[in-house]
Amino acid sequence: MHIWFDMKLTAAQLDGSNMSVRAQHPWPLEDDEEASGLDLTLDEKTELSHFCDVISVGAKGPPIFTQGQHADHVFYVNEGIVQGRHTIRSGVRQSVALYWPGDFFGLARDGMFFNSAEAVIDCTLYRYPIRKLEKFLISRPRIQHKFLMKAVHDIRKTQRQLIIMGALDVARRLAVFLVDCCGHREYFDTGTQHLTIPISRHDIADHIGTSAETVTRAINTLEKKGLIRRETPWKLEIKTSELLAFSSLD
Amino acid sequence: MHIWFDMKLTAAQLDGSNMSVRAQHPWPLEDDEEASGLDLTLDEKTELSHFCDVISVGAKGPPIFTQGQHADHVFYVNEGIVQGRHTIRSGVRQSVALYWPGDFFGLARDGMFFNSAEAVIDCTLYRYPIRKLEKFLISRPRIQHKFLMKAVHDIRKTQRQLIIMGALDVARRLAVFLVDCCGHREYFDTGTQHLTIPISRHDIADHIGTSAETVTRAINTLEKKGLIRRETPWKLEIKTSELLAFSSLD
DNA sequence: CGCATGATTGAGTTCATTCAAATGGTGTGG
DNA sequence: CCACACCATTTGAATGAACTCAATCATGCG
Repeated sequence: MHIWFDMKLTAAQLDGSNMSVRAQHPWPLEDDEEASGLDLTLDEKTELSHFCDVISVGAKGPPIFTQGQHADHVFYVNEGIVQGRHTIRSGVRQSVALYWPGDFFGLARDGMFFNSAEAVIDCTLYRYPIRKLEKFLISRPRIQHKFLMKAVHDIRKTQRQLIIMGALDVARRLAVFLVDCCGHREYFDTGTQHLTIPISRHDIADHIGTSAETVTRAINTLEKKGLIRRETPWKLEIKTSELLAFSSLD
Repeated sequence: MHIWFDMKLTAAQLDGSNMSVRAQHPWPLEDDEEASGLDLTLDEKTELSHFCDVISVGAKGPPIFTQGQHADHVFYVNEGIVQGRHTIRSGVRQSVALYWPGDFFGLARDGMFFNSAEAVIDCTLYRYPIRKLEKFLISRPRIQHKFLMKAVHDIRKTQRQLIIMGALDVARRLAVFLVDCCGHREYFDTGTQHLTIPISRHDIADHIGTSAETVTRAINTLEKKGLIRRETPWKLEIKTSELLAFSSLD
């Protein structure tokens, strides 16, 4: 299915840089997108693919972009997970979003990126020149409308994260995160109910606004409650619905 | 300037209901909008005004809408302040946004409002039937593009709130809130540096994710540091730039 | 097999919460 | 005009959740 991209990853590693670029690659012409908002037709995807680059980013490497940097592209996650982060003056880092396949990212303010973006696992991304995309959208009102709906969807998603941060304790926040992970087939086996946690304790901590140690303790808490079972540090058996109930999020 | 709306408030109070409606009122044809994203031309405002209602909502009354309720309108704040709130299963309430004049609100998911909205002070709002607005936007790509930009702006605003909640302690969160208030001339006198806090301790607490008592204590903290001076519980003298520096937010 | 990295555990501390009580301001009715 | 009642704000004290720093334990890689 995505074999083509595996080749790209290899290429990226070969040339030693963290980010490799190829121009003019088509959107993967399947329609397996999550119900995450932007559901384009095949034709629309093809049209869009005419002016996007495909890039590969390794997890360990430098950020995809850094807050304050000049913003001339918008990114789309094809494979992998990207974390949007913001660093405040005191040096404290806060994750503002986790971008899964199907998500767009690269918000700008006054032509500069508002956040940094880092691949938390190896990724393949599509990259759109923002000017071209804007012109295209104005010439295709119905597609633009889908982007508007997607943006509204993203507001809601960010608000949801805000609710999670403001109203739940760490164990519940972790529960929500784990359930969210279970929504991604790449990491969750519906049959065995086994989840492979895709990101490190530290990245989870960033995401749910706590420290890596506290994440570990919260995992203990959930395990003691019988909501999860730890096989290895990254393999968990999950009771999805009990976890969701415990989180007390709607 | 907004005298016309003062009459409306009176009307609302007279008929005893909390929300009064009048159809077909024009957008106030000034161009004093904040740099909050959607900056329409006079012509565009006039076009939009052709299908909006004007409603008045009192601070003490029932919510403007409730989460889960059928969503067929989008709202625009003309005057006043509205708080978007979400209640989770445990009953805990979390504010997701404070809407000031110039802001849109009324996000829906599957045709239902995702949050509740309550006027925290008396408000006048414009109300747009969502279907008509959507059709209109598709027929006016450039206006739709402004709405898209506005939505992107709102994502950023929500992310900013997320950063505030995740990375700052209560005193700093309060500092940010106070500085934000100072951005609104209705409540802040630039000459005397006097701010009239427009909303209650409890609503502030909701907004910055803490309790009313803790808000009071945080005010004490800021006063001891010499960043603000309390004249009455609602009148503060503010050292804007010092406060902003203290908050350590960018 | 040993090192490096990440995960886990422990102990002490800090920050914010909760519950209870006191104070202050506002508006109403006498 | 005053007194009272009501509501919001403020203060106090005890509790608890999560953080930090340090040490120990796995896991994977050379």
